[in-house]
Amino acid sequence: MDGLTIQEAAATTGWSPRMLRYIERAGLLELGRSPAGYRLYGPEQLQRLRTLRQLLARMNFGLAELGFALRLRRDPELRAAVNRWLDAAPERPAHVAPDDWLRWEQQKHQALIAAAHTTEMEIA
Amino acid sequence: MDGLTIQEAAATTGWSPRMLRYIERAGLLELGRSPAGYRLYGPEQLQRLRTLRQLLARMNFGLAELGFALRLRRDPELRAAVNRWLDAAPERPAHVAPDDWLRWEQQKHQALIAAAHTTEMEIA
DNA sequence: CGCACCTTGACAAAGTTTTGGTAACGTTGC
DNA sequence: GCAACGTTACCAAAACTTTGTCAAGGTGCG
Repeated sequence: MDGLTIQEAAATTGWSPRMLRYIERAGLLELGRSPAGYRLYGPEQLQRLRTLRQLLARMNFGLAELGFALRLRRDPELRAAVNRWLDAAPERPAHVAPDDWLRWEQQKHQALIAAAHTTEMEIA
Repeated sequence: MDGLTIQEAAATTGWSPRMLRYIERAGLLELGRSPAGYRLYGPEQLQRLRTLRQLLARMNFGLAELGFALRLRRDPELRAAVNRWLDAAPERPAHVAPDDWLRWEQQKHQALIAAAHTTEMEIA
């Protein structure tokens, strides 16, 4: 049998089995199937899964966003529409502070940020 | 004064004032400001806002995704990383059913879908 | 056969985003 | 000066996503 089962793949990639199914469903990974329908994870898929974790962690975005990127590259009409809109976009590059991009609204963590700030001051 | 105020802009675009501020914060729209700091919506911005609604409605995605698209086009490093990952992607185009893309998990609406189904049958 | 694994589908807890509201304070115009 | 609007900041309801878990049933292998 050519490939690991989902549980083994989970063990070596750090994703949970649930997430592995989710990722497949998101269209981000294609898998072979055994005759009985078992997902088969080959070396290539395992590599991709590991890379995926780093990518998401380091560039700070999620599966949803990556899924949209994939959708963009696959659907020319969508790409065209999005580009058409963005082309009439802000001239000034990066008028938004870098961190604003990470998650638009820091609002979400007001309290936490305040707390972190306190901590920082204590650390400093 | 060159441009509508936020409330007027809301009235002619169909967005709520709250959302207009949100959109600006998301980096999707740049606005002029009056000396006192009031947002000024010119014809161009109004047009963009209207287009935006159609775009989101018709292509079925949200501000977050559009924001990511913008982030992609502005941040070459991000774009490179994403492309590198996607390039080793599924050969078969569109193996996912079209509707699967809209929102990956229909799961969310199980009950609603069931209800809708019932309705459909009654309609039919 | 029996045990441990797989499949899909559903439900739901947890976490985020989206959207609205409200408070405190400045501006515009009559 | 007052009414009607603007600003930001914060809280919170609603909606959605992410992730876990469980049930019902199929597969693999000793």
